[in-house]
Amino acid sequence: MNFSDDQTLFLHGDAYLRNVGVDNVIFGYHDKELKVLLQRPFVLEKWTVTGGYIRKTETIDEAAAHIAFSRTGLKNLFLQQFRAFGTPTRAVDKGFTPERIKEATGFELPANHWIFDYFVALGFYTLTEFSKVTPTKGAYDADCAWWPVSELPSLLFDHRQIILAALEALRLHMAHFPIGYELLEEKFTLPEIHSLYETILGRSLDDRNFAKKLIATGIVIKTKETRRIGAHRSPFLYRFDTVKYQQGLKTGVELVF
Amino acid sequence: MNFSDDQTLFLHGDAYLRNVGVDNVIFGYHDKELKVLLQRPFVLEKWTVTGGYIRKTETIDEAAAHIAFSRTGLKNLFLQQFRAFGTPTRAVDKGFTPERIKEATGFELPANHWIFDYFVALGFYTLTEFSKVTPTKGAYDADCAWWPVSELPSLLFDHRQIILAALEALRLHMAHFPIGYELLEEKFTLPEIHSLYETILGRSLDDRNFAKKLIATGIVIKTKETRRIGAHRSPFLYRFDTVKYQQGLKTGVELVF
DNA sequence: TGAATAGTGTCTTTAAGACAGTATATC
DNA sequence: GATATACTGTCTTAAAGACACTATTCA
Repeated sequence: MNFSDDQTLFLHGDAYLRNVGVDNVIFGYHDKELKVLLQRPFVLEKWTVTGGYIRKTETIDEAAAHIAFSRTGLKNLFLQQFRAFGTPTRAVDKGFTPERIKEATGFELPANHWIFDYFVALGFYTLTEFSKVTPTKGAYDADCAWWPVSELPSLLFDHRQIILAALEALRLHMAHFPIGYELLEEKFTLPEIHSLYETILGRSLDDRNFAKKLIATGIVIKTKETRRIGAHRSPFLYRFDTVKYQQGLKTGVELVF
Repeated sequence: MNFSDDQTLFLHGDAYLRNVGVDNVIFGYHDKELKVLLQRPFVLEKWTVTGGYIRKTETIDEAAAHIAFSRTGLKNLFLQQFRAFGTPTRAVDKGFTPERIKEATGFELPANHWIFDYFVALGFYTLTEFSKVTPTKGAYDADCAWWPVSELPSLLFDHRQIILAALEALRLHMAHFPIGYELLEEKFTLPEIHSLYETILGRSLDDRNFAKKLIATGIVIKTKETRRIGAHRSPFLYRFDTVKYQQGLKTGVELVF
């Protein structure tokens, strides 16, 4: 958790839960690249996962959605809780001190202010198409940007582990549930969804077996349209069968590769 | 979370994290029965999952282990985090009021005391052999007892959903990792471990295919001893290969039935 | 020798995985 | 017709699942 929220946290501290917050790993996919949205708060001067506090009036899922919205401007994103992180050293190692907050924001906080306590982070991840997103800094952030998961910058405390745990959870998740609705255009080609799976899984998948299994699930429907891709054969466009896709989100769809 | 902890919470409130606690679903197995350890706090007068607060000096896993120890007297139990629960209505529906606490404990707390806030519950589950356990009431509990998962009593707020979610997570977990070390004696028969799997999964498994797959994993070793079971053929005793078992906990062992 | 439980082998079906040749779009 | 990409079918191998008989213990 960081000062990522646009709320005037210092003035309305009572509006938030103490000792617990949300860290939301926002994954963005576009054109064979998987990225993570990171922010760099003034106070901490290191990159962090997007995070924030939980209002007393909202559920933890609403808090995660709220954080995702404040950084991406998008609503109704795919959100998934994966695990909680909590060790007493998180309080020390995250780098908050009254002095640094004073420097960065001008606020004077007592050393025993709850913001310096050990915080339990509820880890969520979010999926989006990153070309749709203009990363938006919070009031206390020096920067907010997409980073390739394969070349992460130096990260605060345990945030690298949080990202890696989120990626592992996502890879496990996509073996049992459909993904792609948030990551592809409404209509997409087989090579496009094939690349999506390869990129997130980080390995190549046999194209014939991939197409065979995907089509067997029935969650994609072939249209009669094609996409022009230059001096090559035009691939057919597919779309998701929304009924089967929603059902797959509930009951599961095996797509183990 | 409830008043389950033996600590004098009211006197040492500053020692604990606010707005976040642990709910630990303690599963007990014995002789083809799967049970859950529940407690009934004086204040709430309904059955609840075992739960407690997190000390500022301990990790969330340590807090869960600590809760399990205080109710079962056992250490080094298998502990698994599965998800967090957090909605503002948890505060209201869990049934804490200053009046009821006064009645039950004699302590007078202001209505705005943090204990009445919305709490995020970190859900864990624990596995143990219930014949080894003497359920131990906390200082604020009227009762603490094993309940069959198939006949749960009336439970506080969302605690039934928490138990069902824990069971679902356990069933998913056992398809990918070995279980049984905490639930069986050091040496056990094939029919015993077979019943264990059937009981937790809640359905019957073909005995021939079960034995075939289990032995193929190499995590069990057949001994030359047998168990006398009366007027029937004596089954052979098996034990876990501790090296392979530990390795299976890390890398996974497919035992999908 | 009858009753109850332990223990194991085979066959069928299905899924996974490896693999290569044809089709189409454009220049 | 050269090139780049789309698209699909078959064969092999492995795993899953259905199924039934023999072995042992003891009353």
